[in-house]
Amino acid sequence: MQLAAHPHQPDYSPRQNDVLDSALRLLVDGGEKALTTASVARAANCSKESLYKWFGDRDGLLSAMIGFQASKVRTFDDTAETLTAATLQEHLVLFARDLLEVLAGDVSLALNRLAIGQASRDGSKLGSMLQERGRRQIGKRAGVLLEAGRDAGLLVFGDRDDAYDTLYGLIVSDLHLRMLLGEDSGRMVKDFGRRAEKAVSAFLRLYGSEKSSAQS
Amino acid sequence: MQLAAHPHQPDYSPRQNDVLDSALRLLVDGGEKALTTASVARAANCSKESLYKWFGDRDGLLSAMIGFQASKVRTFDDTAETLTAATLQEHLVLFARDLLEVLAGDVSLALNRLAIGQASRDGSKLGSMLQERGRRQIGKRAGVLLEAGRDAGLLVFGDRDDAYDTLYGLIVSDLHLRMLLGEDSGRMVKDFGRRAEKAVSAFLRLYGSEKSSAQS
DNA sequence: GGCGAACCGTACCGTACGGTACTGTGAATG
DNA sequence: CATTCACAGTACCGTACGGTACGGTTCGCC
Repeated sequence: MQLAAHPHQPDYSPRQNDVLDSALRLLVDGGEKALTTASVARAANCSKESLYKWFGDRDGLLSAMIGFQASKVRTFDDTAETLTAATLQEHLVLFARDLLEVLAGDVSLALNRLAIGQASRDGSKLGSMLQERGRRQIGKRAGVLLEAGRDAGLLVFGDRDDAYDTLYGLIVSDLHLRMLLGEDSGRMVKDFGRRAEKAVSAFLRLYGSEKSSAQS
Repeated sequence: MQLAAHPHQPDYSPRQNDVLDSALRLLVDGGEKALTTASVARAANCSKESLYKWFGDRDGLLSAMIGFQASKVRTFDDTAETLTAATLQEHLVLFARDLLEVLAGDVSLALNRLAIGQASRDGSKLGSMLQERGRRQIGKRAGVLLEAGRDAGLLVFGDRDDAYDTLYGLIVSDLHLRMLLGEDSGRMVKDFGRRAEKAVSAFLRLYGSEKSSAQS
C-alpha cells in the first residue's frame, strides 16, 4: 500500500477554487437541478468554455467539487495525552458532536444527495470518492482514539472496525438518512449535545472496561 | 389517534398497478434518469396521455410509485405469545434480519435514491412519504416487540423511541447509506445474519434486565 | 508596438424531456 | 347498428440542457 500524501489530486488554481466554491453554493441552495453549466458559469463570472477546459465535462466538475470540499475538511488529531476515563469520554463526546455537525452541514448533505443521485449511473464513482475522502478520514480519527483507549486499558474490543461501526451507529442511527430525505435538520441540531452524550454513554457500557466505570 | 385502515390511498386499478410495476422495474435498473414518461409508457404498453390522466404529472407518478410499493410491504405482527429471554432474542434477530433485507432491496434502494434526489426541490414531499410509509411501519413492529419485552420484564427502558433508535443504529449503522452510495450490496448480504445477531446481543446488553442474561 | 495565451460573454447546435393534441380502434352500451 | 368511452400510438410543441464555436478583451512577454 502506498503512502500517498497526495494521491494524485489535480490541485486547482485559486481562480478554479473560486469557481468550485460558487458551484457548491449553487448546489447547496438549489439542488442538483440548479447546477447547470450555464448557471455555474454565470454565478462564477466565468465562461462555459473555461469550465470545459478546466474540468473536462460536467462529471469532471462534480468530481472536482467533491475533492475540493474534502480538501477543506481537515481532521485534526486530538490525541497525544494520557487518557483517563474522564478524558476518554470527553474526547468521544467531542468526536460525536463533530461527526453529527459535519453530517448535518449544508454542503455535506448536498454532496451526499448528489452522489446518491448519481449512484445508479456512474458506477458509484462519486459515491466511493465521497466515502473515501469523507468517512475514511473521520473514521481514522475515531480509530486512533479507540486504540488509545484500549492501550490505556479503558476500552476492550477485538476488532477496531467493529467497535467503530457500533460507535457510529449509536451516534448517528438513521438521523443522517432522515436529513438527506429532507427532514428539517435545523430543529435537531440543538439536540446534538444530548445525543452525543447518550451515544457515548451507551458505547462505554458496551466496550468500556470495568476500570472506566466512573461515569456519571 | 385514528385507526385509518385506509388513510386516503388512491387505490389504483389493476391496470394502473401494472404500470406502476413497470415503472418501478425501470427505476430499479436505470435510475431516475431512465424514468422518463415516454419510457414508462413504452415499457407498460400504455400511452403517455393515459399516464397523465391517471397520475396528473410526473411527480404524481413518483408519489404513486412510492405508495404502491409501500402497500406491497406488509409488516406482519409476530407478537402474541409469552416471551422468554430466548424467544425475545430470537424475535429481535428476526426483526433485524428483515430490516436489513428490506433496506438492501433493489426497490427500496431505488426509491430512497429517488426521494433523496428530489429532497432539495419538492420540500421533501417524497421523503416524508417514504419515511411515513416505510420506517414508521416497520418501526411500529419493533415498538410492539420492545413493549412486549418490557411487559415481560425482559427489557428495561424509559422512552420506547429512544430504545428503538438505539436498536436501529446498532443494526444498520451506516450500512444503508453506503448501499445508497453505490457500494455493492450483494457482497454484504451474506453477513446480515451475523450482523443481526451482534446488534441484538449489544442491544440486550444495553437494555436487557438481569432476568434476561441467559444469552449465549 | 506586436504577439499570443487565457479568458469572458454570448450565440449557437443537437438532443431529450415534460406535457398536449389528435387519430384510430376495440369493446361496451343503448 | 349507432354512440360513447377508454385507451394505444404517435406526432407535435416549448423549453432547457450539455457541449462547442466565435468575437472581443485583457494581460504578460519579447
